Amino acid sequence: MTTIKDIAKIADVSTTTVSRVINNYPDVSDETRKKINEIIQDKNYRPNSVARSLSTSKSNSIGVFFTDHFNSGLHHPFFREVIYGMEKALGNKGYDIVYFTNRHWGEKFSYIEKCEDRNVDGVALMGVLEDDPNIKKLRESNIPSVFVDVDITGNFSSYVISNNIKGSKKAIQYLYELGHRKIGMLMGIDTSKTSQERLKGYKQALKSLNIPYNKDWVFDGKYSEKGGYNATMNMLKLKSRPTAIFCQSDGMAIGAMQAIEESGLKVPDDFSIIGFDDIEASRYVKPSLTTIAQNKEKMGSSVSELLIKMIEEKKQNIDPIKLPVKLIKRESCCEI
Amino acid sequence: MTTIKDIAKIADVSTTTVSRVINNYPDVSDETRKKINEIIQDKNYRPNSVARSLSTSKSNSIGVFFTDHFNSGLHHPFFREVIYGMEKALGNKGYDIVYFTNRHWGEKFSYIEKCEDRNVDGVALMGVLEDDPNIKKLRESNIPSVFVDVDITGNFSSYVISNNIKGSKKAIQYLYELGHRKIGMLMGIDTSKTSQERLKGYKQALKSLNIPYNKDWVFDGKYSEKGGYNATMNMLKLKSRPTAIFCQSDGMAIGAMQAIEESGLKVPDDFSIIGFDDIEASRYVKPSLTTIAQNKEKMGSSVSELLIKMIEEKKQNIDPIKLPVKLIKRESCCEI
DNA sequence: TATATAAATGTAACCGGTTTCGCTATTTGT
DNA sequence: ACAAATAGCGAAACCGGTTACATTTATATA
Repeated sequence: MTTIKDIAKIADVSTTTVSRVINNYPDVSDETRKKINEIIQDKNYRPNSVARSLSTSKSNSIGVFFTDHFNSGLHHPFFREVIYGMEKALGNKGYDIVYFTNRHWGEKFSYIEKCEDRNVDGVALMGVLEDDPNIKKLRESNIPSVFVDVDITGNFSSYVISNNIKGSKKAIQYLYELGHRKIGMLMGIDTSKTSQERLKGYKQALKSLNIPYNKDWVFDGKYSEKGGYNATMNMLKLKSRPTAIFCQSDGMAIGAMQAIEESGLKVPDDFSIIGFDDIEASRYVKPSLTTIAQNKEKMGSSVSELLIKMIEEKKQNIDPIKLPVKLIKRESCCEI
Repeated sequence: MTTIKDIAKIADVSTTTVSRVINNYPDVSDETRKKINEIIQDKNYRPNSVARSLSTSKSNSIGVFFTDHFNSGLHHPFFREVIYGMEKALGNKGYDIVYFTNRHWGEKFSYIEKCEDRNVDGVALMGVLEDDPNIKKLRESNIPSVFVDVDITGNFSSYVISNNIKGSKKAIQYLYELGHRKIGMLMGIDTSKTSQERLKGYKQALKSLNIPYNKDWVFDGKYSEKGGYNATMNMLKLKSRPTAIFCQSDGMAIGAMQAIEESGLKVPDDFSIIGFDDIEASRYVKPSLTTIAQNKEKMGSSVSELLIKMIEEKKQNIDPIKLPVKLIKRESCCEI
């Protein structure tokens, strides 16, 4: 492996000068610069990033924490796509992604410790719950961090979120336009920010449409397919049932549809179902799922954008990004 | 940040001794060891892994290359699940995953260079084509590498693959048992190992069942949903058509089902469709897809297993792992 | 008791870069 | 023509660990 010393020796200069050339610093004559660059080319030299990282405390890598609180039963289709967006955006900037594997931080390792260990320049967090005590230290630290789907801010902390309130409103509005007046909802995890916002949007929409809020029609679905299934089974036992169900996630919506079908009823004829997220599977289910789409890839690139701003421009306080959502009409809703 | 020097100073010993304690080396008195450990605890000291990596050339991280030749239209559901399996297995061993972001290696960066850059201890490669010239250097190098779905071996190189031949045979056998004698196939990418093996299994199965091989019924589907759709549309134009189609991937199978449905025909009544992989979506399509399941999570853990053996036991030549596949009967095939 | 042996610890080089600071030689200004 | 400024470069410290080798101290052996 060629090192900076080898290059220096061949060029008959000091490592300092080589370093200057590598990093495009001034104070090197054009002649010397050219010579060194040629040798670098010739020897196919690339600076060792570990050594570099040690002396600069920069690593050109972004950590990803990916906590699986929302055990959806699926393979985290949502976050996977967000990460895909990050990959694309970060790749262009020369950052790689360090995927922290341990699923049980908090006990032995805190977020901060993991970050320091790997020397990541910043970190993206998905699926964290706001009340995670571990988060506190992180947001107080100077490690650039961007949260997905939770509005946590702080020192070098910001977030990317979809407009959940508006998303709920669009869903309800759409169902309303189809003639529905009895609209139930499947909650995700009620301690999560997204769930709360979606609930808020749901309530606001009902209000502005002059529909009374009926808490008997709001069920807990835990953001999982199974949870959606169970919740819907319970809903079906009600004497007075809604005609449409707004599910706070596609996973739950899929579970809901299964429950309905198993009960001998039909979607959308007997129940209109609308989801949230637009995960891959929602295109494939039958009937295909009408849903409020989050722009997941864009979320990923936004995360990258915020992180890079904090890192490269050393900005402590960066405005979060709220992304618009979009109603995708498919087959699971119909007029009443 | 506390360093080893801080600890050494407090304990009034040299950094060497502290290092010995950290790494559980002998030659330290119980007394000293205890004292140092207490200080480490107290100060919550953890060795900086970058520094460590620089001096040991070990990083406790595994690189992942994930080339997107098979642009399936989906978000690589297959490899994502394999990676998930890796995560779980590697997490237990203290390794993190470095996800190489740049999608265009080979031009500016070779696999080897990327690995050296990040000092990864080993690397997993998915979706590579055998004839990728870049691979050659990697397999000649001493970087432990494990390929998924391609039988590439070499110095510190091995692979994990599903039993594709048997998979095809199971598929054909099953269709045969259902009464099918006219069985077409959608190829993936014919230069890929998996495709070739699945083709081989297909031919062998036909032979042993005394069914002549008809190359007019073998179409190119490029491993993508779109490709499967197009191929099937072409197949439907044939005067003499098969009654069942074995698709070398679920993505193509889904495309095939769409084509059939759009043509006013029905699955499985008019055509039995069987896929390969068992991706998430195959459970959700209607009719749900009968398929040959690969144990993706197990593939991931097998990859980890091989890598760790090469890394920690310094074994150059490790037998590859061939995993069994399983027929999953769902709704897309029926008796004829 | 002197000596060989083993146990416990330290010194200093090293991994491969970056960076501060200082030195020399050349320009520039007046 | 001389002081001041600047361009170009290098020596050496540093980042935070590991490790080969040397050294001191304790224990065993003759």
